[in-house]
Amino acid sequence: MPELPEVEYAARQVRAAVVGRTVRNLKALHASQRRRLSARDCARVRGATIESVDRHGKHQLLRLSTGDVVVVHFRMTGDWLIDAASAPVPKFARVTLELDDGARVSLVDPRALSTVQVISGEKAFLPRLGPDAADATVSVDTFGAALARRRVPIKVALLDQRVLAGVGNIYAVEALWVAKIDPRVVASSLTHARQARLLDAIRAVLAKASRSSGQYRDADVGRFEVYDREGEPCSRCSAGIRRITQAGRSTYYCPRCQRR
DNA sequence: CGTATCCTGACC
DNA sequence: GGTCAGGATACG
Repeated sequence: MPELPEVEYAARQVRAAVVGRTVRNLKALHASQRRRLSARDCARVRGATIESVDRHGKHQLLRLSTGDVVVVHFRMTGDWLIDAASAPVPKFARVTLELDDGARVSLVDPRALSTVQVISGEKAFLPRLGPDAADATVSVDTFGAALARRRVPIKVALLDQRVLAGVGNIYAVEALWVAKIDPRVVASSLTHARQARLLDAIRAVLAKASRSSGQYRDADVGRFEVYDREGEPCSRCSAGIRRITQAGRSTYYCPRCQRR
């Protein structure tokens, strides 16, 4: 489950492989991909040069010489696999990008929920995203103002990409633990002090994750404080970690030291 | 505002 | 063989 640090790592990986290269071929191999990435879109990017790769939240943006942008989102299980176009198509490859140097970048995704689309400029979706969660210039006031408008539990608000783009389930849960805030608290009710503590906590958990390899592994789950630790003792106060469902997603928290 | 939907491997 | 997870979005 790639979160922002993993997407940052993936963006660096693909950047090294594609920048300055020309697209020989873009293919959607899976029916679910073809809904957003038509044969026409694929034909349109053929021959274009990839000028840069940016990331905003968990979106990766491949900017082309034509002004078009290939926008990629890994969702749950997407990842890049880079090899030679002459090699067999990798298992679970959903979209492939072949380059003029013979390299092939495959979007591998067992669950096929990833999305790839070609847009002519980013305006089509960027207004829907808040500032990037890793953007250190976001002020407490900006963050707080976004929360003040939401009458949903703070955990649910953190998952809303219009608040901060790139905060996923794991780090939302971890940040609330670090900030000692009960995930069920209504977002708009947070005091300024708690908003500041939470923003710091989000930055801390993302920075910590970025310092590790940046590649998600199952073993990493064991390093989280509360995520996937239902029933285990809180490392701060030893109370049993609880799991609840909020907006259809698992929330883990310490019922003793995360306060309302 | 909440909920169904996509998709398929993993797990019971 | 049925159920579930889960980010984002569409819908009620």
